[in-house]
This record gives sequence, structure tokens and C-alpha cells, in this order.
Amino acid sequence: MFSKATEYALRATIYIAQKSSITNKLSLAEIANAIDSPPSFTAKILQLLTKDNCVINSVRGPNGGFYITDKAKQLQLRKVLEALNENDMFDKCILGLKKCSENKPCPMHFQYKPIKQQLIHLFHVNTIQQLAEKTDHRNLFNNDI
Amino acid sequence: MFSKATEYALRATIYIAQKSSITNKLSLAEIANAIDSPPSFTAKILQLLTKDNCVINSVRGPNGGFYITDKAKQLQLRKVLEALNENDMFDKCILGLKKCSENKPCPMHFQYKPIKQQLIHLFHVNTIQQLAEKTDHRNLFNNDI
DNA sequence: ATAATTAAAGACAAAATTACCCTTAATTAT
DNA sequence: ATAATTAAGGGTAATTTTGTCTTTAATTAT
Ligand code: FES
Ligand code: FES
Repeated sequence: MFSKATEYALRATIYIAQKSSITNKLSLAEIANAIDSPPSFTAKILQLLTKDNCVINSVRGPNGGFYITDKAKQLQLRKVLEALNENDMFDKCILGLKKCSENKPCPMHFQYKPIKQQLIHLFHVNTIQQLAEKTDHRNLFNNDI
Repeated sequence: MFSKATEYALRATIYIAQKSSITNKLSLAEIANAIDSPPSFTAKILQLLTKDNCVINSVRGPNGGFYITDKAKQLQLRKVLEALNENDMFDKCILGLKKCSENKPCPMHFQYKPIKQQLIHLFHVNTIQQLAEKTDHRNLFNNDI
């Protein structure tokens, strides 16, 4: 469905929303370990999310790390997709036509349309905070049994 | 959503179902042109679909090409995903966890679940033929305005 | 039989994605 | 001020996906 980069971005954002605060920043190492992602690659993705402090914030130096503000927690989850440039994901034709349109619909268009809208809705109605509250803090992403 | 390979496979299958018959086989060149895909790459994908004649059939030599039997037209669209090894697409966790399960659901699991089921349903209930009938023959995949 | 045509098969190349490493800059603690 | 810590940034490497090309095999038409 999503690229690895986007998966890591979503997991990292939710994790940071669960565990961080302005007084308790999370290091790259902790985040990457918690969400089971390659640290260096995760660093790049976190940079995208901190660009213009659009989703998360970061501070360098001792006791530095990543955190998210209460305000940013109220952002739609869609903002994460935007930061990864994968926000147009759900505008696309499921069969890969250059343009998904009602005028020249592909054979799957009208059946896919309501599903597509639910996917868009999913990332629109949920705020980062709401997602963060959905699972208990302990073993959020450790389901690798 | 899908890989290029899968997109081409779906488009090619639907196109072949629309235009081919045992007496009117379609050449690689015609198919690739019609569905707007790179010919050589499309050749590889058509090979996957003809493997064990699971979805489409092919004949070499003059007046050879690709076609689909009436029987195969009754196959679920899901068979195309299977041939491309992308059938497990909708079993996966939307956040990329190794396992999508009810026991250890990710924060999006229960909201994503009904959408996932509709996606699965989409590829289960539609036969290749049904999709082929959904659009007129002329400019099926030429929506590149 | 021979030549022409078409897909199959394999090797290869390009591009994109994913991942890693090293240096730099910022911040903090001492 | 100095040293330690941490993210930022740049370059590069590995892997996967996408795309190309050439040869081979099968089939048909002559
Ligand atoms: S045209 Fe294919 S999904 Fe809209
Ligand atoms: S566990 Fe994430 S979608 Fe089911």
C-alpha cells in the first residue's frame, strides 16, 4: 500500500505522539528501535517531518531529540502523507491511468470510488493524537511474533 | 497502490478480455500500445499471466498472440493479483507491521479493516469479463488528455 | 522443407527505493 | 571555554523495480 518511508513516517509520528513531550524528547535510536525501522533511513524521514516543523519538532544536543507539540497533535494524519509527498496516493486511478476522472473512468472507477473516499476520510478525520490514543504505550509496534 | 507490473497486468487482462478471441489473438505490440505500457516489460508480465495458462493463453508464430478463453473470463480479478504475487496486498497491515492481527492491532487496524474488506471484495466479486464489459471498446485506456 | 512471424527466455541496464556512513552544526553540561 | 551529545546534511551503497535487448523456440504460410 504505502512505501516503506511512509510506513516508517506514520509509525514514528504515532510513537512520538504517544511518548514524547517538550520535556521528554526521544532520540533517533529510541524511535527507530521502537518502531522497528533502520535508524539512518528513519533519520531522513524524521527530517522530512521536521521540515518547517510541520509535524514534529527536533532539538540537537544533549537531551535533545524529537517531540511533538500539543498543537501538532491536532493535525490530521494526512499531514504525514503530505510531508512524504504521498498525499496524492488516493487521487490516483487504481489501474494506473494517468488521470482518474468521471469523464473517462477506467473499468474499476465507480466501484473503487467509494473505497477511495473512505481511505481519504480515514486520514482526514483522524488526528495524530487520536491515533496515538488507540493503542497502549507498551508494545505498540512489537507484534513480531 | 499497486506496482507498475500489477497495473499493467490488470489493464492487459481487461483489454485482452475485451478484444481477443481464439480466432483473433492480440500481439504484444498491440496490447502494449493499447494499454500504454512498455512492450518489453509488458512481455514479462504477460508471461506471468500465461504461466500454466492460468489467466490468459498464448500462441507463437504467425497470427499468434495472446487471447483469453470464455472459461478464464469467468475467473475472479483476484487471479491477476495472484499471478503477480501481489495477492497478499490486502492482508497486510497498513502501517507495515509484520503481522496484521486482531490480537495486536496497530492503531489504525479497526478503522482500516472494513476498507480492507471492501478492497478484497472488489477483486473477489468481479470476474475478468465483468470488468471488460464496464467500458466501451474504443478508448478504454486512452485518457491521457 | 524453408522462410517468416510471434512469444518465451535469459541476460542486461536504468531508475527508484531503501539503507548506511561520515562529517557538520547546534545545543547542553561541565 | 571545552567536551560531550544529538540531529542535520551530504554522499554513497545495496536492493528492488522497471525497462531493454538479444537469442531461442514454436508455429504458420509458402
Ligand atoms: S479512472 Fe481508474 S479509478 Fe478512476
Ligand atoms: S495491524 Fe495494522 S492494519 Fe491490522
